Amino acid sequence: MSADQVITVRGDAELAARAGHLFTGARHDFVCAARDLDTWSQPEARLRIAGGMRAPDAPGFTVRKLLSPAALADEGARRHLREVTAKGAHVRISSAPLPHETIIIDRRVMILAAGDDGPGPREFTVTTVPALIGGVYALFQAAWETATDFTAYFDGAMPHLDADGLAVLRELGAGHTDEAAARRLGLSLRTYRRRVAALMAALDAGSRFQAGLRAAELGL
Amino acid sequence: MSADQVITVRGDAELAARAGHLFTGARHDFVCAARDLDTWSQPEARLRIAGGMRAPDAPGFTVRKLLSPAALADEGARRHLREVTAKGAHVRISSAPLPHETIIIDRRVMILAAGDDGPGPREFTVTTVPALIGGVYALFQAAWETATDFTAYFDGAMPHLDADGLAVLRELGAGHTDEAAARRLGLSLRTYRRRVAALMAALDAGSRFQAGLRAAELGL
DNA sequence: CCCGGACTGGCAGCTTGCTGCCACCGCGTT
DNA sequence: AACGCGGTGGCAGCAAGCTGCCAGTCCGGG
Repeated sequence: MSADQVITVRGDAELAARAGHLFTGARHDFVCAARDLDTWSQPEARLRIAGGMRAPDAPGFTVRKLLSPAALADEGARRHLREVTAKGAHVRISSAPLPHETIIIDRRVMILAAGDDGPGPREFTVTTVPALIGGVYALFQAAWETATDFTAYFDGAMPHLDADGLAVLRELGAGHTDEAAARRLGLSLRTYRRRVAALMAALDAGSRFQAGLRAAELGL
Repeated sequence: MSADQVITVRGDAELAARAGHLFTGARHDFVCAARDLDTWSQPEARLRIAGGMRAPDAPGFTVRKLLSPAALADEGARRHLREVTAKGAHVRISSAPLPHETIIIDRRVMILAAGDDGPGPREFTVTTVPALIGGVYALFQAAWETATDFTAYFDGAMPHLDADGLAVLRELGAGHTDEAAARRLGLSLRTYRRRVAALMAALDAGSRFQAGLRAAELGL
């Protein structure tokens, strides 16, 4: 048994001072799981760090960001995500809330931050213990595998799903026949089918089977 | 900044001696992510620990296990999983490999173990640092949310999917019409539809939409 | 008021999906 | 050979899904 190295720093400034070189020194991969992008309260610190990082599309270097749907709330965040994906970063959306932020650099350094609860400066926990990082990396992989890609999630069809679109989706998922579903929704058969057709167009699915597939992919 | 508490122990015996009370002291929840169940090389240590744990169905106590499909490889493991689910534990299957094992008890203690690489005794890393545990717990949640339930995964339909069942599934997913798909597979229309019907029965889906849904849930 | 647009419902007709029935084929058993 | 069995294909008929067309309704604007 032995004690090992875990340090905690308070506030962005101290993190940038103590761990900024870790960001700029990323060589192989950079993974990040967070609720949204408002993770650096001080934009200047964020810029200082980001400025020194390798480009996401550099050869042999991958950047992955796993975010919760909250990250898509405002247009600014969406634009930023489109920019980083254009630069080669991979962004996926997980349905889980992800209250804590996790960053792993080259599978050798891990930085964890609690959500912004409390008034004081945020606390960051930095560690290099391989066993910790390995375990967290495995969980990240598991969450990553099953998360949906940002572009699919966003450009796909998600945005334009109103309330009765979802109702139709539920009826379809319940396996009701069109006639039964139309009755349950108080619609005529004709209109219900119009809705279904619109839905399938939105999911650009050629068949109902495909529509079910896509719907499941995008989180029912 | 401050240094904090992370200790590593070697071998099951030392873990049981030093951390056994953590297992038996679990009061609120017990979560575990691992590749399979062969995680305790010494069955007696496992039994000693398990014997003292609270029953999974005790009020206010939840047990969750997240495993990779490898855990379903042999019949013994499947039987064991059926037993623990019957006792109230929740078991889900993630498509990710999960090379490392992670255990979190009451969101206060975390135990990480590397995969069984190397000849020596396994190393376990035990920590109580809240920030670390919070971050890992969030990732676990994310992976858990999107994993499929063990009973659905197993009792459902997964086992009985032969090669041409998958071929049919692919055709359906590609959105081809039955006629086109049958031609592509060199089958008659009648037989193709028989296959589809069998598939839908296996997925017990009443409609093709539902079948697509289930297929996506169970991993296309 | 009338007009245009968006949404809805009914009708009709077509395509597609689904299934029961029968016939055929290959195979191993009797 | 005869038989049963499982898988396959064709046919027919029904049910379900899909869409074009027209008519009615409900606005908001000219």
